[in-house]
Amino acid sequence: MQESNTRQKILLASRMLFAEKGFHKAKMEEIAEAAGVGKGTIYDYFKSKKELFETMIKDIANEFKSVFIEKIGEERDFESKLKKLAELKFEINKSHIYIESLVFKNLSSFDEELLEWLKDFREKMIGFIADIMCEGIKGGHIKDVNPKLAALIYLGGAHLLSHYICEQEKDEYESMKNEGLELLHEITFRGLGK
Amino acid sequence: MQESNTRQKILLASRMLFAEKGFHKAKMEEIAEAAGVGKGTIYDYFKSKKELFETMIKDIANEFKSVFIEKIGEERDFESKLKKLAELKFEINKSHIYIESLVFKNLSSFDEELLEWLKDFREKMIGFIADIMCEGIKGGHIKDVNPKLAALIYLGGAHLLSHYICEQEKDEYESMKNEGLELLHEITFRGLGK
Amino acid sequence: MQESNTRQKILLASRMLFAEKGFHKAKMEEIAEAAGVGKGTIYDYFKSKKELFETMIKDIANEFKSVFIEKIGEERDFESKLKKLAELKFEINKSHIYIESLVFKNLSSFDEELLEWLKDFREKMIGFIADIMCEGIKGGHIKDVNPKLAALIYLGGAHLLSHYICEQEKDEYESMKNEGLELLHEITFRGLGK
Amino acid sequence: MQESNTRQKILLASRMLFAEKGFHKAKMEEIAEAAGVGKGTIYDYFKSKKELFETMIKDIANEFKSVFIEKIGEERDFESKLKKLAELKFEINKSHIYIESLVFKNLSSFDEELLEWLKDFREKMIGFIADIMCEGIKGGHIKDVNPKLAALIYLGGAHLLSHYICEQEKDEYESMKNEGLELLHEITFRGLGK
DNA sequence: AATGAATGAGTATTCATTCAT
DNA sequence: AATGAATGAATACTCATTCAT
Repeated sequence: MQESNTRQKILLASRMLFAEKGFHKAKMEEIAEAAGVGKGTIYDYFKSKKELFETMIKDIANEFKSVFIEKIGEERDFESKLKKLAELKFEINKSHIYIESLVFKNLSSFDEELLEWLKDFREKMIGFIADIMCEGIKGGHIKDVNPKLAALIYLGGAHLLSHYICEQEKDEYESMKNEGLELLHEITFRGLGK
Repeated sequence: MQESNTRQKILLASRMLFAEKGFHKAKMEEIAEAAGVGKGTIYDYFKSKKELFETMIKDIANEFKSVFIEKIGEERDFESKLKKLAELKFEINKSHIYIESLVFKNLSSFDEELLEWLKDFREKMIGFIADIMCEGIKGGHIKDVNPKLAALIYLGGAHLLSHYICEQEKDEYESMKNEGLELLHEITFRGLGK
Repeated sequence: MQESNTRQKILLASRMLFAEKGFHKAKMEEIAEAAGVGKGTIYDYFKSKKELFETMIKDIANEFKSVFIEKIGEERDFESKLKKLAELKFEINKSHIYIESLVFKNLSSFDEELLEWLKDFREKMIGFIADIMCEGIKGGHIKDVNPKLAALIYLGGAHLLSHYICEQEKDEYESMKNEGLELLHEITFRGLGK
Repeated sequence: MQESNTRQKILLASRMLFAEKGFHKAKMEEIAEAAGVGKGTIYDYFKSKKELFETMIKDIANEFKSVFIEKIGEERDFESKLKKLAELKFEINKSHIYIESLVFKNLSSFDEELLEWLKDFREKMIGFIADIMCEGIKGGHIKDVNPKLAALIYLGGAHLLSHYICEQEKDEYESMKNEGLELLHEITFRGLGK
């Protein structure tokens, strides 16, 4: 019934260490130690480091899914659901173990210096877009909103949209792109408009 | 005048290989071969694999910045600028060498299987949100738009917003979060509203 | 109880190989093979090649010290002690693992040819000094002893004396040098005198 | 007639660098730089690093030989010659480029820490022998001399003697050893005796 | 079921040497 | 005669994985 206590300890320890150090820098020995088991024991439950990592990722993803569906399911109407969704995004990001940072954050593989540089770079790019928003506000094209927040929302929308559509098949790409861009701009300009 | 041809060859080859295989799987020997130079030559120009990687990242980032600023600078009015911005996002993603995939794409470190699973997972999450959009359309709360595209735009906006705000200092966090969520919803509901 | 058998095997194998080939020419792989362990195992016991080397040197030095103190401690009177000391010097040199040859013998880094040349050179220098001894014997200044052996004893005394004193502080140097030279000559001329 | 100026510059630079850093740590590039020539130029004069090293060693040895023979040749009588010899030993050691330190001093390959440890170790061994000398003085067996200096002279004599004899053929060894030890002790006890 | 000592394949890096100019 | 950019063989070291206990 207890779904092997040892297995769970290993999974939990690996989640912490992979999150903190990334796939390559997290050592099996450390994970074993953090889980309070011997190195060999991990291999009684998982075939390899990769399998451990993948199992952990899928576990987290499924947990998230459950929480998402449950929490959003509790909301009755359309608007509340979307609002709940955005709020959950904040909670998940705050929790520091959302999947992206686990799959992708081999951040820690690199120097603080590079990370700092990249953060700084992103800050400048966002500032650049915020400036455009300012222009829109001054020019009377849009309402007087916080330009940086508007920039983030717009950029995030454009980013996920393009990222997703770029993965589509060649023949669907063009039409999806046009439709997507049109919708993005409609939403943005009507949404921000006076 | 030519800013060291060899250095550029190495940088270009490393860009290709790091993009294709990620930091850890790209071997110095391969990079040297791809650049058409000897292994040791790389070390005449870069102190270490890390330095090579960082230099390449920063180079790309700066190239992007130049393109962004130039292309968007060519546009005259506010709306055109934002539209150009979204289009550039598509071009960059298409080009497969945008920074995120370079810093984070230790994707290739993992099995196709996991990547597929994650893609599938994301697809389901987006489908889940698209379903909410459908509800909104059927319920007459929003216009009859492509629900998946709307889901992507909303989710992307929520994601970058929360991601950015979660990195802020504790005392700024709460007010930014509230202001951000409010703006996100105002844009979304007005933008999508009939 | 057994002070890690593996560690001892590694230490012993490294002693053999460092003695035979010097620090640089002795390869970790060879040492591992000679010790009958895997390459990685050495690193479970020693942080680096340097640490292995240093540990080995200190071990040998301490063994020597023990033997010296024990053997000489067994002798009762002053003369026997000094005589024992000189005998031990022979045994140690015969054993081929005395520290000097381990720390300094990067001999093996070089061609037999250079070594031969240097040996030959030294032979000539000793012959040169032996000739001076011959002169002393013929001139009736000293007893009729083996001139080469006398040369070796004198030269060795002069060498260690100067070597040691040259390492002293500037202000002690002059007086030590004078006292040392005077003593050396008093011993030599009285010791060799008729 | 000028025996190639470039060749001499290289030889001089290599002497400095090999003396300072030892064979392995002295880099050809540094030597070239110190000599004020290009890396490739060294190879116009010397076939390899080893050949450069060997040439340099032999040059120094021959210089020494010349100085030795000349200076000692200037002295007229037996005693003065030996005294001059010991003095030259000091000068040579002081000059820091005597052959031993060049062939053997891969000292610099190792940590200051090990060198310090070995120096300390030697100091203790010499102290140990000096204590025996003290015993001899107190017991009235020898004159009241500086015990440490006496220890150095005795130990040096024993060292070179044993070192040299240990290199001899097996059948000569025993008789040389006995004769050598007897002479060493006769010199020492008569030389130090009251 | 659990362990951890032992393993060795795999890789970044160094530096003596070459050779086109 | 002189150069120094380019080379690649050689090697210390890491860490996921195994297996005897």
